[in-house]
Amino acid sequence: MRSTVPVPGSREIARVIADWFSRGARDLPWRREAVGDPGVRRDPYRVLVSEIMLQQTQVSRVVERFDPFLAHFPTIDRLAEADEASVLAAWSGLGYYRRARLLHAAARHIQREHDGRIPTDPARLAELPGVGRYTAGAVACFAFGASVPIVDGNIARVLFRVFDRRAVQGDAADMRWAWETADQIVRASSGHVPIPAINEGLMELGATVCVPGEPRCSRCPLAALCAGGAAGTANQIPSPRKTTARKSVFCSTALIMDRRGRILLERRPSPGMWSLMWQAPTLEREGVRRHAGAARFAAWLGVGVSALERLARFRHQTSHRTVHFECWRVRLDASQARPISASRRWVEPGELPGIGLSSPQARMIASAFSASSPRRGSPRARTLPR
DNA sequence: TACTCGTGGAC
DNA sequence: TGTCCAAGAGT
Repeated sequence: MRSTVPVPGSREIARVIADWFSRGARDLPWRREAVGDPGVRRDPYRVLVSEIMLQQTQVSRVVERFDPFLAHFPTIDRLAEADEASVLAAWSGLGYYRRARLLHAAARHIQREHDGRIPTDPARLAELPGVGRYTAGAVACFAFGASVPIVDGNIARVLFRVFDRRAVQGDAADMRWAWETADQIVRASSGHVPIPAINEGLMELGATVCVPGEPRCSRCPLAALCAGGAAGTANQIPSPRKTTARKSVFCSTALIMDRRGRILLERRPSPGMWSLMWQAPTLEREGVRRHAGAARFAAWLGVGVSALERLARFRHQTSHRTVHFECWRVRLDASQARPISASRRWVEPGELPGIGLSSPQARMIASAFSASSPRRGSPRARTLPR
């Protein structure tokens, strides 16, 4: 049951934030460029794509990838009509590739159910694949000016600290409290303070001032209102969530080129990590402590051990795994065609930009092409450059 | 409810 | 060099 009593100081918080935001808006990143500019509404498609891209991803990463993605898929219709493979390719390196598939599905849903127009109603938005309460609210608010609350990690942290709530990172009850509090701030301010400026302002404050770790309270417009700042607890809020150990995975990857300079690639299974992305043929071992030996790897590939040359080892961290890569060059002659199977295909270098590759695979495959004419006497790489 | 899904940068 | 960190949606 929702409380009908406004949080004390809700409207004051909103007023201070919106004022702070409107004064600083010119210096803010592209994402927020038009907010606070009365009458200017951003293209809903751009807002939708940017908000999906920004899920769990820092603004600086998205800035590099946003324009190229929109150049490939300039409209919702173009995105809906594209192959899923090309959408994954445009998402390469951004991680959480399910977002790309769900965005593609959302575009098709919009074309089918909404005549190609992004719905304005948060409830309709939340029906789109990959769009939850946060993203639905962000699109409704930033594209259409809706007076709805939104809570992302930044906003939750600001609210926890301002109200000195000793929250735990990612805790469900604490996030419910944050949504409730944001809702009360919006209700208390509706008609008094522009809601998009409150939402953008809270996000921006969390990203630049009320940062994780040590907040910059001396620069904070809310300092006089902040219970966590007054209590000296702000830097400990939220407390870290208990961590679960990362699993180790050992991957042996074969870089196999043919005489025409093509490379042999295969598609990863779905579901799972990097699902449906392409990779150089990779033997993956989980629940073990080391890579497959050369003999085992050669047998798995269907080549002789003498065809293998070890190039490099490196580690790659994901949210739930530490992936240890061991990278091999494999010399294939006519009598050893077994690595070529129905699930694998030769890929021209020029095709690579249109292929969805994970970050570590892109790294290894790039090294295969840069090392295809090694200088004589140069030392063998032990790790691969990023 | 608790787990899965990437990445690059901060420290 | 290694460890930690962010915290949205789907299952």
